[in-house]
Amino acid sequence: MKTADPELMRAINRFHVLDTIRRYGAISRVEIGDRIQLSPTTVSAITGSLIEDGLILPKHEGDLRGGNRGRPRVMLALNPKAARVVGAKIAATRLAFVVTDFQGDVLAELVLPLRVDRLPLSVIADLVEDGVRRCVLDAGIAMADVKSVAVSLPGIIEHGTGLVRASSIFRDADVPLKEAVVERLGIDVIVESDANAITMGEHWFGQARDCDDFVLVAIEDNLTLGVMHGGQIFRGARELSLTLGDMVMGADPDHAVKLADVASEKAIINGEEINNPRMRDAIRLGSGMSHVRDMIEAGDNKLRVAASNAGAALGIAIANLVALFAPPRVILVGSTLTLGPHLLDALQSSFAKAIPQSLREVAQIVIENADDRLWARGAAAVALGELYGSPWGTTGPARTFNADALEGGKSL
Amino acid sequence: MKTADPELMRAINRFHVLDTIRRYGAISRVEIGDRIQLSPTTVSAITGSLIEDGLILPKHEGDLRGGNRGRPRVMLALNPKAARVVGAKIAATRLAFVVTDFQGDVLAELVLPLRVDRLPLSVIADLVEDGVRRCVLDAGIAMADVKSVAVSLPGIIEHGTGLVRASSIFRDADVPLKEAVVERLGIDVIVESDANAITMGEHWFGQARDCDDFVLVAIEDNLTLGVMHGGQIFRGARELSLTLGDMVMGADPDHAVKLADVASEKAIINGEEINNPRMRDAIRLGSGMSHVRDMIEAGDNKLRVAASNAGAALGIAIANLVALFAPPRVILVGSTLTLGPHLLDALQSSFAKAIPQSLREVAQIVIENADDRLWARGAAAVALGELYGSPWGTTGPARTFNADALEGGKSL
DNA sequence: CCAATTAATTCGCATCGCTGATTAAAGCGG
DNA sequence: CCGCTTTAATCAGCGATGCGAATTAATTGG
Repeated sequence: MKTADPELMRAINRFHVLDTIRRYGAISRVEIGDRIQLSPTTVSAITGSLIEDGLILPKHEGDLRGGNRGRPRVMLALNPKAARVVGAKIAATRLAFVVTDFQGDVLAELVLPLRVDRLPLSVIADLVEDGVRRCVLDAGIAMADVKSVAVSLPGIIEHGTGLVRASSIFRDADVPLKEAVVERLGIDVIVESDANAITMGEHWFGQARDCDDFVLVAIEDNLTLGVMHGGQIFRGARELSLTLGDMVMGADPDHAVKLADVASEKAIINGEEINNPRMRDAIRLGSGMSHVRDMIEAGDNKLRVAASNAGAALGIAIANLVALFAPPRVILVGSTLTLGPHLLDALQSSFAKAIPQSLREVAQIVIENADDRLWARGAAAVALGELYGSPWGTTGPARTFNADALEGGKSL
Repeated sequence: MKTADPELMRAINRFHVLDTIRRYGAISRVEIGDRIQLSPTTVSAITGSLIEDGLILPKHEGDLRGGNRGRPRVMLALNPKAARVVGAKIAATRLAFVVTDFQGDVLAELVLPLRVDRLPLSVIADLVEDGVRRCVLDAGIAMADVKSVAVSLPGIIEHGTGLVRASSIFRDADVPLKEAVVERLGIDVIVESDANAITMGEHWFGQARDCDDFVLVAIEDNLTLGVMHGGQIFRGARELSLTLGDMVMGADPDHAVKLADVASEKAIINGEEINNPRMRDAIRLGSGMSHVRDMIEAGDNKLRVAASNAGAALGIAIANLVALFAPPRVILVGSTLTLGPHLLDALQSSFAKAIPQSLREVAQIVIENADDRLWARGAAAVALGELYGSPWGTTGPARTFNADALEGGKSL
């Protein structure tokens, strides 16, 4: 139980000030006070301490203020050099890295087009190490300057322990990825689901900068889900990340299919690559979906139907998410979206059919064309988010205590 | 933005103290301090103020303490008379009311076995008024003693405004139920989804007293969903409640069915009552499911299959919930559970098939045989919860601001 | 150059929680 | 029976926090 003392109070206000500076860029003390309802006195005290700690800097340029009389406002901005972090994305066909400064601005990026799925942990961890070191070098800084590394990958991840419980990247379950990367890099490592990473990315840099509550659906090899609620990543039991590909579509267990069996890229391609070397190459290069799009546009009916079916299933799944979470916004990202209308037309019409009348106006659906950079930058945002350290339990996991205390009621 | 000042600090600690006294009944000051990591001084100050406000009372009996030497602990308990609230449940076949004291102990209860669905708002509001007034009278108190009334019903409810956006109880959409009841009773009224009400009920009185994170599935005429996250009800956009019956089962929009079309009580009965007057009576009396159970046990194969299909669909839906929310616990409640194994066997086996391996151990599934009283008491807990007033935004809704601030990205 | 205006800081105050000392209320032992 | 020990609860004083009022700073306008 977090007890509220003056220290916590300060931590909360300090976080809000820092977060406001991050969100609104160069901003004056008065405006911070207006935005978060804090007296000028307190804002001054907190910004003073932030400057002293080197987290923010006064900027004397660009003094835009309400009137233009009176003493000019001193603008404050994050000190880019306050910290550097690395964000990494592990996808089936590539590894992407970015080094960012404290603002999340990219100092260096690197994409390694390698097919890494099903490789053993040690090899993947080695590749991550190489990528991180290379990218850090490219950024012109030393490893010692890097505060932490966030690694994101598809699947079900235990945030705190950095355990990968299930992922298409690994053959095995319960892979201790965090441990392996820490061992190689010797700095703080955060392992996070790719959906949660890009959810943070959208919140910090993308379609959801204005929005503390939304659901994000990542449509790639895997179908994953990120939920932002009140500005915090929603986490399940034991800080598990959420998953969408495991959603079972169908009322009858004997004829039901998983969403991933209909709407993942593998499902759309459905073995097509076996007899089609160009497709095989495209997949290997990570451009499978644009090749599929080209083939559809060249008249391939089988793929057209597959894409349409995937879209239809996704539309239903998204309608279900709207019923279950009632989010003000749903963001779609992922390489599958390069199929464009071949996927989206069916998605939209099936969403419209599946969504109940009363929820039709609730959620705004937005499509983001996220590139590797945004994914990796999202991972960096995860790392930065922990540095910023929101006080009321960075991102609260779902917990159960005294499990023995159950009374009555049967348990399955 | 909630600014953190000493007042908020005190409010937080005060809430924790009060909540601890509520949870653990008669408890001494030292033990409160131990539990919530607060110094004895602070606990004394806060409990002093709570006593002064008449919210709690010192009890000199039952002084069980660690050792039995030294000054005995003075136990503190809620002052039952600090407030009274009414909780009401509107279900298709009955209205249930309870009057509770500040502890949530039931002072009076009333069940009106009336078929109320599809009645106009004014009639239902009148019935609620009558029930509340009657029940308050039975409790031996006056309406003026009642601090607030919480009315729960199935469907999609906007918590703040008390607007019923969709419910099987009302023919129309967007029914201003809160307004209608306020007008009649002239006191604070809260309208809440029945699932959220019983979710609070389980958290306060039932299977989830030890657990701040769980998902509850209410299986009755409607299928509704309550999510407790970090001790708070999870709310969607505009404080909407969540729904499960609208979940679409199936990957193909042309052949998909809503969960409610397979697993609601109406779906199980599936017109059976038309030719069966005893069934019709049982439904009217609200004991439709026990009659169905009897008929199944008497050899009715059609109903057996229907129940089994409902269970199978529910098993899938629950597996989906576990994938999407990763909750440590899932609680099942609702009258449909009286079907017992005829429903649960299929539910369990289809859940087992649908749940991915990596999530198998995540959620504990618990069945609660909730009676009308617990539902209504849950509503009362909603009302009490607002009185206790947790400070950091009683139960946070999902919000979106500056919707115009979107850049790039297409919108469907 | 001075008044007006706006920004930022300083000062003094009230509130809060905490540590350490003090008082209160019981049991234990001679 | 009375004093010692033990534990609970409160009191006094301290440091931290946020806030309002007054003060200082920096700029514009006349």
